[in-house]
Amino acid sequence: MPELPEVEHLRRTLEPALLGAMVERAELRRRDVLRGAVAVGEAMLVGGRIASLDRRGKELAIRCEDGRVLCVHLGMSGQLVLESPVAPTLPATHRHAEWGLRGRDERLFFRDPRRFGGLVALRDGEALRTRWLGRGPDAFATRPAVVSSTLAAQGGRRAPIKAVLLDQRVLAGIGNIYADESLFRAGVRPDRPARSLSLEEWKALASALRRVLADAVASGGSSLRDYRDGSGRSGSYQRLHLVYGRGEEPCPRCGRTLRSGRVAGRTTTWCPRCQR
DNA sequence: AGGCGATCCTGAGGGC
DNA sequence: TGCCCTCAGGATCGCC
Repeated sequence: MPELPEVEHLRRTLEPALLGAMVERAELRRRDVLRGAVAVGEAMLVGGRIASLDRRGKELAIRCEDGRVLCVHLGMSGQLVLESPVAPTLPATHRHAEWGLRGRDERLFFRDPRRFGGLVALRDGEALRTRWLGRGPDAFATRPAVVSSTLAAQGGRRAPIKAVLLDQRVLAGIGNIYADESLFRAGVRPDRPARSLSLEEWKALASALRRVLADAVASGGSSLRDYRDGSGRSGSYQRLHLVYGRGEEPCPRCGRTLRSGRVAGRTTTWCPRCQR
């Protein structure tokens, strides 16, 4: 389940290969994977030269020198991989989009079995700026002090703190895995109403988030099932998960059995002793 | 208006 | 072995 660390690692693995590349041809096998009121060839960046790969939260934006932007959402099972036709790294199924680059054998593929992800075409950088205004500051690229004050500004809400962490309009990039991992490290119960947190707890949460996201990016993200980077390689941060997916196992800190339940509509795991 | 449940989709995994 | 049911979840929509 790609969240911020997976998308950031993906961005880093694709950037050196894609910067300056000319998009020679593109094929969209499933039209409904693409959103945006732009003709397909134009949307798929055909004829453009890639100028940058940017990220905000879980969204990746491929920008061309002519201004066009194609946003990529991985959703739950999305993959964006540069692959040699003679050495495929991914299954041939569910490849909804393909790009060919001038002078290159490798092709870029967007693969997404569950289709919670997709592509969004935008006319220019201004449209991207407007789009990204709708979501909060990036949870990783933003200084912890600002993350802390951004979160604390939500301190009036009755919603559980986990729902606030998952709300992309507040902070961009956190999903189920990194919400549970940072709440555990901060010692905060996921079902606590946001308005019950103290300033100290907001600070602890901001610094736990920073540490978890930085470690996960450094590990190449978490690969539970589908996630692969731009070269088709898995991440390894799943080995460092302390609570996510470990319901009924002993707490790695105190040994008490980890509890599992639904918070904010998501499966959530926490330690009833270490998290208050 | 904020919070929450339903919805989309496919494949894995468990039970029988 | 094979079938069927449940579950996983990001973002969006509609309801209360």
